[in-house]
Formats: sequence, structure tokens, C-alpha cells
Amino acid sequence: MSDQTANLLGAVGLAVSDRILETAQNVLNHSGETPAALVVIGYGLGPSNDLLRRILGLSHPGTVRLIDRLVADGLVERRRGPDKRTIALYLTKDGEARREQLLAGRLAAIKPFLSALTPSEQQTFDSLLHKILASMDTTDLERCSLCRLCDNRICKDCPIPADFRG
Amino acid sequence: MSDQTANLLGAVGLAVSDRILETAQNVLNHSGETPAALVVIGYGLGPSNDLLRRILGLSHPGTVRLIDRLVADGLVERRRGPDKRTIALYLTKDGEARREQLLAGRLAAIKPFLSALTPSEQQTFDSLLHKILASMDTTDLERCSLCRLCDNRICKDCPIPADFRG
DNA sequence: GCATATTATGTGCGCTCCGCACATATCAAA
DNA sequence: TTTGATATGTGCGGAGCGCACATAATATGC
Repeated sequence: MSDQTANLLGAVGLAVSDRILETAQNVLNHSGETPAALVVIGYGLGPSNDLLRRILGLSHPGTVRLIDRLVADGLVERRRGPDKRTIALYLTKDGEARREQLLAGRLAAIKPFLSALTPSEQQTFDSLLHKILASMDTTDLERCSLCRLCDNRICKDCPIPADFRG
Repeated sequence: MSDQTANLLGAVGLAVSDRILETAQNVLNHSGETPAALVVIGYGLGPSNDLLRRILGLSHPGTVRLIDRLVADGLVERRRGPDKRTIALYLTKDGEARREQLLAGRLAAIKPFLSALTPSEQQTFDSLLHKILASMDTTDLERCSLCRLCDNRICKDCPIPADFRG
């Protein structure tokens, strides 16, 4: 029984992830962790290369090149950080706009999965998902990784709040 | 409300997908659609390059190279198909074994997400996931894509059965 | 205060996965 | 029998990423 539920969750999870990445590719013309970077930088707290790297789970050179791509597209700026060796990443105006498209597209991609459920079932589904996330034993950083594509303005009661997301 | 539920589903979906692909990478030393190919070929019906291509959503040259990798690893055999131009793909003994590891690893990667739920909640979650999948308006091929990493022996009542999977 | 370790970023290089354009062989249809 | 469709394979290049290395700035130990 538990095997079957896991199998179903695997199928739905893969489908959801497929649709999200497909949308991101259309909006951004980039794949991999690039869309997540746009979302994370968009929190507006000026993350360093290294912090971004840890959230995205990439190597540090990979993150440098990822930022290079976003800078080349005019979506991200490298500013001076608190240190002379540290950089602080911020979105440009174009970057902000693109991030909004990304987040809106993501929600639009996910919603069809819920349309089959009645309002009451959606409520139940919501609370089960919430419980699943809330019960995960995660560090602050891991929570930020989990939500690396989330629109953090939406959840009134985020099950996995991360401090430095503001 | 619906936005929040979609947001939560997006987070869980991404997390599930992350864990599955991470496990697959460990078992197979390949990423992308390569693990899915091993699962699909493992149905044992001798799919052609072209059928595999459509299930995985890749270009046809991409699929040729994907199969090259699996053949080089000794996991897949190209046999003659019903046509002289068509090939039929089958797993080797090693391929079968690796596929089992992949499917077992996938389930092991997903199960922790369910462990926070009570048996009764798991039952509810199962039926909601089932309803979500069953209500999707999909072709036979799309169903096979959705389940491209599933262990099809598990679900007693697969919500998205695909004919040619046997 | 100075040598040393640590931290943060950037570069050179190569790998994997994949798509486009093209080539070739086989089958179907007019 | 020619012509189009189908199935596979190849040459080539691009995107995304990691490893090894280089450089600059900060922290630490004496």
C-alpha cells in the first residue's frame, strides 16, 4: 500500500516538475538551475555567489557561469558586497519582470493538477502537503533549496520558512 | 487558497523529482532521460528508437546517443525489429539488475515524504493523487511519459494505464 | 605586526546531454 | 517504378556543469 502511494507521488511529482521546468524554459530560454537563481536572487537580499551556490546545490564555478548568463541577459547585476571579496546579487528591472513571469507561469503550470479536485478535496490536499513539508527535518539552507522556485508571497503559513529569505 | 495549494504542490513535486533524479544518478552514473529509458525498455516489449523517443520527449538523434550510452555500459541490446529498418531494444541481464536497483532506489527516495502521515492520511493522500492522475486528459503516449520512471508492477489500479506497456 | 590559513570569486578546460542539419536504408503508395 | 514516408545513424555545435587552478581579501596564530 505504501509502495503504491509512493509510486503515485513519484508520478505526480515528476509531472509537476516537468511542467514547471518546461514553463521556465519558455520564459527564460535557460534550463537547469538558472530559473531558480532568478527566484532566489529576487528575494532582494543581495546574496553572494557562495550563498546562491549552496541554495542551488551547484559547484562554485558553475554558479559563476550561471550568473554570467543572467548578467549577459541583463537580468542580474553584480554589486559590491559587505566584503571587498564578496559580491551581492540583485535583479535589474528586467530581471524583476522576468521573475514575475516565471512565478506566474509556474503557478499556471501547476494549477491544472488541482482542477480535478473539489474545493473540499483541495483543502484536504493542501493540509496533507503542508504536513509533509513541515515534518521534514531540514536546515534553513535546505528549506531555501526546497522553495527555490516558490513564490514566497503566496503562502500565509509557509511550512518551511527560511530566515534569510526575509 | 488555490494559489497556496499550487505553491505547496510545486515545492513537494520539485523535492520528489530532485530525490528521484539524485538516486538515479547514483545508481546509473547518467542523468537526463537515461534512467527513464532503462525503465521503459525494461517493459520488455522491444520498443523502437522512435517509440522510445516519443515517450521520453527527446529528439531522435538524442535518443540514438542515449541508447549508445546504455549499450556501451552493457545494459541494453539493439536487436532486429519487425522491420529491416526498425530496431528493437531489450535489456541485458545487467540492465535488468540495474533497473531493479533504480526502481527500488526511487521508492526508497520517495517514501520518506509519506512517513509523516498517519496510515489514514496516507490512504486519503493516495486517493487524491489517484484522482489527480486519473482526471488528466492524456493520450496513451502521454500516460507512458508520465509513468516513465514508475514501477508498473506496484499499482493494482493504475490511474493512467498505457496499452503498449503490457 | 607578520606569516599562514581560510574565504570568496573568477578562469581554463573538458565532460555529458542534447538538438539541428544531413545522410542512408527500408518500406508504402501512386 | 518512381516518389514519398519512415527509421536509424553521423557530423557538428551549444548549454550547463564540475574539477583543477589562480587571485584577491579577510581571519588567525605567534
